[in-house]
Amino acid sequence: MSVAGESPDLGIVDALAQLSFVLQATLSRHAAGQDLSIIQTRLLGILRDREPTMQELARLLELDKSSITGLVDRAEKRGLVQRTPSTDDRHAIRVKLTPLGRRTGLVIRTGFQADVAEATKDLSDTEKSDLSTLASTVVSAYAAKRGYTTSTKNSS
Amino acid sequence: MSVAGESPDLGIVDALAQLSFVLQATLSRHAAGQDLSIIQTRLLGILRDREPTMQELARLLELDKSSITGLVDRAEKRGLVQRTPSTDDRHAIRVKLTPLGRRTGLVIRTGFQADVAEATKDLSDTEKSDLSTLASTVVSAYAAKRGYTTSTKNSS
DNA sequence: TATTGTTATACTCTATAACTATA
DNA sequence: TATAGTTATAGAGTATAACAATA
Repeated sequence: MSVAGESPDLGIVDALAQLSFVLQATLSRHAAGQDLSIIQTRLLGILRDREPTMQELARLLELDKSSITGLVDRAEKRGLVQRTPSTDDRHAIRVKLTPLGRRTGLVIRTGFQADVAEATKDLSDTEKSDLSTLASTVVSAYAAKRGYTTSTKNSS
Repeated sequence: MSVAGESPDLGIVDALAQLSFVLQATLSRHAAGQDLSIIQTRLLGILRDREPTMQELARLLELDKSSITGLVDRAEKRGLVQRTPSTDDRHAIRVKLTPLGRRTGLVIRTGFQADVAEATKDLSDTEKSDLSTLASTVVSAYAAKRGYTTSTKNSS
């Protein structure tokens, strides 16, 4: 209890499911503004602080390696990412952002942030903090259950 | 503050974005268990308490009407939904669940619920309630901003 | 042989444009 | 003409299976 206003209380399951849909729709809108899909946007987000191999990308995105080939092909064709031969493993390939890819990811991320700020502007600072912490806790619980890396920062 | 444990605090933006990704991944896994996609699962969820026209489905799912044609085609071919002529408008078509569609949606929903319960099991009742309420509040804020119907119950 | 990545193929999902049929 | 829906087409995204190359 104790929270702002008059929102209809669905149970926690419906509330979280709906929340995930509106957040995805929001992200999708900002991605579309850069003519990108959500999965391409996630790719840019993952590469923000990493230069993974194709194999590692497959694990991070939970996709088949053949899907990664296509994904990276299309991103590379648009100049957003670059394949570079791995110095150590000669049959591994590392993927990294180009400056354009970094800028594009930032634009999407910034727009998304603004929308989240707008959607949470009627919450008190305490409520925002609680929401943030509770969301992180749930994410960590999922991460613990499965093999996730929590450090992913998957937004954009 | 004041919440369970030791989760790393990303800001609210990253926390919500990550939450939406893990929830979508969870839903996707349960949908895949029934050999369905997320969008097919959303279709089943929307039809749980409605018999919309194709046009209304396009609005509810925010997709082009031609996309709805294909979506409903594939669902109908699998026996999950049924097209019925609208009694009043003779060129409108209503879509409704078949018993199989209803059962399939329920299986996915139940599995998803179990996962959410598992992921929130370390939260106190108050924390669960707060999370639910805060999530609903954010969803309502989005709904108010755009033209959404909050009553969608979009999970499964 | 085992691992990394690509290719070939097939299917789902999506939008745009053109079409039919009802109103 | 305007509205509801379908069809044709094109492209992104995805998985499976088969392949090449490195280890």
